[in-house]
Amino acid sequence: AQEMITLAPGIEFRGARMRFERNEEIFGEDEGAEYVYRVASGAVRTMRFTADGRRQILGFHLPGDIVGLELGQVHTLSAEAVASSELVMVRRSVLDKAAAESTTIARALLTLTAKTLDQAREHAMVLGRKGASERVATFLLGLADRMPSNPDVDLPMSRADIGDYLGLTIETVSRSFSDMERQRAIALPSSRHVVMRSRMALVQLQAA
Amino acid sequence: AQEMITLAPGIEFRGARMRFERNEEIFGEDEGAEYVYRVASGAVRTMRFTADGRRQILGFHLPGDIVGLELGQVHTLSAEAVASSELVMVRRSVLDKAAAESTTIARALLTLTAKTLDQAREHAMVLGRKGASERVATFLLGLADRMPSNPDVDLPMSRADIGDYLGLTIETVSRSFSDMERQRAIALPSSRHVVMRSRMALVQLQAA
DNA sequence: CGGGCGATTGATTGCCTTCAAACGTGGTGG
DNA sequence: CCACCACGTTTGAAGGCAATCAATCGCCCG
Repeated sequence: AQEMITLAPGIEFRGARMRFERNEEIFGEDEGAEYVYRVASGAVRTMRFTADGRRQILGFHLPGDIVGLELGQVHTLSAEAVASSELVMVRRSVLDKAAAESTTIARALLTLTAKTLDQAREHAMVLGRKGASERVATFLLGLADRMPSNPDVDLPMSRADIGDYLGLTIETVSRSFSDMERQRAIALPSSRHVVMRSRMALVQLQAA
Repeated sequence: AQEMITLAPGIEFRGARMRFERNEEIFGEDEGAEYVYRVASGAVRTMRFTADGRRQILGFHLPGDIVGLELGQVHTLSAEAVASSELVMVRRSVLDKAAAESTTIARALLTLTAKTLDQAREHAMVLGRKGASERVATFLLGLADRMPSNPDVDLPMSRADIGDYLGLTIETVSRSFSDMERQRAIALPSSRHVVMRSRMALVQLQAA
């Protein structure tokens, strides 16, 4: 099925829709970067590994987000489906050609990259300077802002994913959630369903 | 004095040379991003702060590096001179105009931003998944690769700077240095002067 | 020579990890 | 349809690594 992939308001490309199952690899580090993807449904994680196999998740990507945009010929990170997801893919060559011919499109690519850079810096900030519950609170607030269903947040990812994103263990993430529930900042009807009870409390936790 | 600022091989702009003393602010977060800078001599740190004042250094910038390149109208981080430094500054407007008229220049800006993004991701990896001595070893190796004087490295920055870059305290950084010296991976003739005795040992430390 | 700041080293604390066990839930096969 | 199994999550107990607190050292500058 042909679908549209939106790079920026008004800038669209035709692409093929493709389905990826839970934990299926979308592309790997050092693979050729032949396609660029847009998340249509589900959620995607991007990540890198240390030499000895430890995983660092660099970002979660929700519907509307662009994944796999690279400058070089190979991917500098890998991507997997967090849950069953549908992605729309466009050939790199198509994008490159369009960018070479249109200043507007080139500009959109730059804007996208710069936005991603800003996120990566904020992530570094969290990893370098915040304690466990601060990290989790920041994570929840960030996710909620990108979700339509605020203040109800459905987590597409496991505690392990969250841990690998925040530089924490599963257990510490779980404990932080429990603490936040005890403090009435959130409610946890189920482990994947968070209700933001007091955004203020979370904002406070985030900074503390 | 008029000087050249090189964005990429063959892409140069004329700019004014300016001197900044140790710890002097070059620009601040949320300030208007009127200029882009190239480090001519010395060293620069870029950083962000948490709401309660904790500092995270996002990068160190050595001669040849570009600092303060932004897409929006304001800086998203602040920059200070680590040591007395000379910077060449070019007006944003000049760069923007050139980029709008030349695909090559626009492409160079994108390349630069993408390279910075890659570094930020690697940084996140270090902060999220590595222990103290691994972080310090990674830092040293990274710095040495960017220094001309390999295997002798002159650190322009204090232990506090290194700590705020690596998400560690001064004491932990100091202890890591001492450990590495005890293991004969480095020598420390003075606190700011590191001699890489065994690059292999450092590479091992970095991954362990 | 004295002062001050940065670095080192030591002792102790505390937070997060690790190890371990139990719980819950969703999915599958009987 | 229900029982069971597997996996993800939660919770508890113990250990370890880096932070904190504190004192000394060394060096650059005045």
